[in-house]
Order: sequence, then structure tokens, then C-alpha cells
Amino acid sequence: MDCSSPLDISLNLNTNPFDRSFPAKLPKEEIKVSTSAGVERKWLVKDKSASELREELNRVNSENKKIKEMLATVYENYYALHHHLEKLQSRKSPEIDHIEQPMKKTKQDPEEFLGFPNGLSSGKTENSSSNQSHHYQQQHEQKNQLLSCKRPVTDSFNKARVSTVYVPADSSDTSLTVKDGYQWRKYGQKVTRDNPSPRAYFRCSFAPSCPVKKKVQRSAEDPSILVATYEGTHNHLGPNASAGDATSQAGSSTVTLDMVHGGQKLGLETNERRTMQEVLVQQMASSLTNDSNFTAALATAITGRLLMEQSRT
DNA sequence: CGCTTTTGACCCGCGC
DNA sequence: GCGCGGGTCAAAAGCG
Repeated sequence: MDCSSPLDISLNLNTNPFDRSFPAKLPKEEIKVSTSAGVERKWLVKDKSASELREELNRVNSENKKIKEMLATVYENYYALHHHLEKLQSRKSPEIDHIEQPMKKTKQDPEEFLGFPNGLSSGKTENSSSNQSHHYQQQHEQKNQLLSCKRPVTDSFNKARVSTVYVPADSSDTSLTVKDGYQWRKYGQKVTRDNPSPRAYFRCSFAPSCPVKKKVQRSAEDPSILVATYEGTHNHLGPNASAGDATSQAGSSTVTLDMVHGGQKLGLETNERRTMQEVLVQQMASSLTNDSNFTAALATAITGRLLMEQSRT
């Protein structure tokens, strides 16, 4: 990535919608902005009145809405393209469309990157370097998956849902556990050829009624990242999910971008569900912050606004 | 005591 | 047919 921009565009988005102190943090006394030349500039900001804060909140909300719409468009386009690709592939091998494939052979299920957990995956990310590496890894894997669609893609939408989640973890932690709100029962562990760290196999503790399985393995490239692969969809609510709540189910593609309002709705939520939502939001943020086009555009918008405000004063 | 985890054995699909 | 590797089984051990 060419970072020839005069300003450092690496972003540290506050993507923690659960930080209830967010509005209180707004009236800063001074803002430090560091440029690529290492020059730190300080802007003195007057205490903002409640109306100003409300205005800002509205503005953030509308921006939030716009981003949501953009994401929806991107998602739709992607879906359309993928659908088109499927059509082309099924035209190449129409005979296998009618063959029922056993669920076992779904390792390269292309839906993996249609479903949210893979397409926008990350974890409770605190560190941008690991973000970066696993973003590359995702892209690499997605390419591989696109190139290695072995099974007919038509049934991938109806059968086993496979999704991959990348979760940052302490490299000294050998437990291979990924907290996702569900209860899992470990039934095996194996050292695989391509990765020195062992792979753990989990079944949903509601098994055999719930068919969901999970594989967890440390990333070969970055041992600080756990790669969790989910197969199937839970046919029950999460252990702490309320009735009608489906967002915590594996394979769900529901994306909530309401970072401001979302955080306030959580009063009665359980820790597990909160963690799950945090992971989802962080996944989204990680994807956005790793998109050079997005960060460049955002940086341009921010610097433009700062310069405008500066010239006004 | 019941549930979970560990771990070696076994099964099965795939490539040669 | 054989060997390899990933996935699963199941008995034993661990734990609360």
C-alpha cells in the first residue's frame, strides 16, 4: 500500500458502542493532531453546549446512516456478482447441481465469505498490526476459496453454513477457546500438517439436536490470532439469548452499525451477547480501517473539515 | 457422581 | 491398493 499521503491516515476509530461515557468525553479541552512530519498541532476547543452536542450527535448519526447505506449497496453488489459467478459455474457443470452433497465436504463453501463472520471478520481488536495481518490472511483465504470452489455453489446457500472468525488472542494462551456466547464441547484435537499449532474440534453442547461444529486453530502466520471455523447453523437460541433473538446465531449476516444507539440498547443484554456484538462491530471496523480507499477518503474528509474550520477562525 | 477434556486409535476420502 | 492427512470416536483422566 502506498502511503504517500502527506498526512498519516491510519485511523483509530472508536468502535466501541458500549462505551457509555462516549458523550461525556466529547468536550475535550484540546485536540492533538499529529502529522507525518511529526509535528503536533493543538486546537483549543471551547466547551460545547448541549445543543452543539446534540447537533454533533445528529451529524454522527446521519454519517452512520450513510455508511450503513453504502455498506448495504456494497453487500448487494457483492451478492449479485457472486450470484452471477455461481450461474456461470453451474453452467459449466450442470450435472452436479442435482447431486446432493454430504454436509461433511463443505470446507471450501463459498458462502463462507458471503456470511458476515468471514467477510468482515476480526475479533475484539485492540491492536492494529494483528488486524492488518489477519486482514491479509482473510483476503488470501477468500481468494483461495473463490478459486477452489469444488462443490456446486448452488446448494451452498441452503445447506451447511460455514463461516470463519479471526479472534486476537494472547499467544501464550493455549486454551484455544473463542467466546461467542454458545457452549461448546471439545471432542478432539489434532496437529495438522500446514500448521504447527494444534486444531481443536468442538461441538455445540446441544448436540446431537444441534449440528453446529467449530474448529479452532492458531493462525500459522500470526500466532496471536485464533481462527475459528463454524459449520452449520444453531437450531436453538443462544444460552443467554432472549426469545426471537437471532443475531447471536452462527451464520447470521445481520450487521448493526448503529454505534451510538446500539450501545444504549444494551442495558438488559447479557455479557455474552455484548461480547458477540462487540466482536461483530470490531469486525466491521477492522474491515473499514483496513480498506485503504475508505481510510484515505475518510482522512481526506476529516482533514478537509479541519482545514475549513481552521480557516474560519 | 456427572460432566468435560485429553489423547490414542480408528475411519474415510483423496491422490498417486 | 496404499499411504497420507483430516475428522471423529471413545476410554481414561480430571474437575467441581
